[in-house]
Amino acid sequence: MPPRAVNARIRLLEAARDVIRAKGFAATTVDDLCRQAGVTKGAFFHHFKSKEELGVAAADFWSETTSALFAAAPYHQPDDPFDRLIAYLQFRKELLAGDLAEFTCLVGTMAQEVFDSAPAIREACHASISGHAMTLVPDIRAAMDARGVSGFTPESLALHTQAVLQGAFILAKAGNSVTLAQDSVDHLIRYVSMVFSQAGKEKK
Amino acid sequence: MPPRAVNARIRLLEAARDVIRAKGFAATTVDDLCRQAGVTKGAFFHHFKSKEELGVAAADFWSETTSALFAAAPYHQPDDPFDRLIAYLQFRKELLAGDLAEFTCLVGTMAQEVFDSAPAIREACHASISGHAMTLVPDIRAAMDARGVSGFTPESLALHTQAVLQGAFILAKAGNSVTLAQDSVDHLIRYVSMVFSQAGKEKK
DNA sequence: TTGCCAACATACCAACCGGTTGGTATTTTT
DNA sequence: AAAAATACCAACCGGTTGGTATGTTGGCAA
Repeated sequence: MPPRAVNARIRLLEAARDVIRAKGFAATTVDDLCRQAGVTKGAFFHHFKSKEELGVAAADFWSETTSALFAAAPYHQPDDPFDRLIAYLQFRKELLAGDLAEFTCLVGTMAQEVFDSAPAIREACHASISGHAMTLVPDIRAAMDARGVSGFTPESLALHTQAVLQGAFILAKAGNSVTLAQDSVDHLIRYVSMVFSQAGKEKK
Repeated sequence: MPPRAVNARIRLLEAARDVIRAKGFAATTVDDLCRQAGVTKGAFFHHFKSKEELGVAAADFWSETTSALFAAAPYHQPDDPFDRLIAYLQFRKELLAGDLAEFTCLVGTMAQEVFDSAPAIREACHASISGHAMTLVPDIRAAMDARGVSGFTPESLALHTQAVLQGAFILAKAGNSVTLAQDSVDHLIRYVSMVFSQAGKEKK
C-alpha cells in the first residue's frame, strides 16, 4: 500500500468523476483532469496507459463508490419489500438536490457519448448501471410474489427505474431545472405503487 | 432560392444529425461533418459561423423534421384521446428498430453533453424536447378530464414520457440492446394504462 | 456589359491534445 | 547497503482542430 501513489490515482478518478459529469468525456482533456487533481501528465500516464483506460477505471470507481453509498443508505430499514422499494425511490428523489453536475450519473453520461467509439468504457458503464439495478431485484421479486403481481420480470422493472432516472437527468440538464427530474420520479413512484396495487392509498 | 446553397447547408445538417448521434457532439469534428456532407470547410463556415452555431441549427433542424414525422404519423387516428395517447406510445416503441444511432434522439444526446458549456445548444435542445412533449398535452388533458384523473398535471406526464424514452435510449446504448429500451416503453404504456384506470383490461 | 453578392473552394495557421521521453525521488525487496 | 521497483515530474512532439484569409464561380439586376 504505497503512501502517495494511491493518492494521485484516486485524485485523478475523483477529478474524472467531477469534470466528466460537467463537461462530458470527449470534452474533458487529460490536462483538465491533471489540473483538477493537482498532478502532472506524467503521473496520469503512469497510472492509466490511455485516456480510454481512465474512462474504464472511472466507471469502475463509480460502481464502487455508489454501491457503498446505497448499501449504507437508510432505505433498507422497512420490513416489507415493497416499502423498501418505495423508500429506495424516495431516496433517489431526495438525492436530486444542489448542482446538476453533482447528482447526475457519470456512467449514464459516458455511455451516451462513447457507446459507439469506446466499447470498453461502454461495457463498464453497462456493468455499473445493471449491477446497481440488480440490487433491487430481490425486493421487487419478493413484492411481486407477496402481492401476486405478474406480467413483467423483476429485472425489467429494476432496469426501468434506472431508465426513468437517466431520462430525468437528461430533462433536467436540457431544461436546466431540477424540478423536471423530481416530477418524473414522482410518476415512477406512482407507477410502482399502482403496479403493486397500492393505488388506493392516495396521498392527501 | 439558390440552387446549390441550400443543398450544402441541409447536407451539413443531415450529416450533423447522423454523425453526432453516433459519436457525440464534442467528438464530432468539423472535418467529419464536411466529409460526410461532401463539402469543404469553407462551405461549413459560410453557413455557420462556428461549430456551436451548427449545434443550435442542428437542434432546430431536428425539431422541424421530427415534428413533421409525428404530424404525419398514424397514431392520431383513434377517436378517444386516451387511445391516441396509447397509440403514440406504441408508435414510439415501433420506432425502436434497427441501428442504435438511427433511432436515438439527437437533442437528448447533445443536451447531455453541452448543458454546462454551450447554453445556446442546451436551450435549443430543451425547446425541441418540450415542444414535442407539449403536442401530447391536449390529449392527456382530455383523457384526464373524461376519466376524472388527477394528482398531476398533463404537462408533467407528457414530459415523463419523454424522460422514459431518453432513459431507454441510454440503457440501450449502455447495454447495446434494443430490447432494454422496448421493455422500458412497455412499463410506460402499463403506467399510462393504469393511471387512466384501464388496469382492468389486462392483456391476455 | 458592368457591378455585385451569395455560395462556395483552397490554403493556411496557431492553439491544443493525447501521448512519450528521460530523468529523479522515494519505497520496497534482497 | 545495494538493487530493484514504484511513483512521479518537466519538457517535449507530431498530429489534429476550430477557425481564417484569400480567392473563384455563377447568377442576376441595372
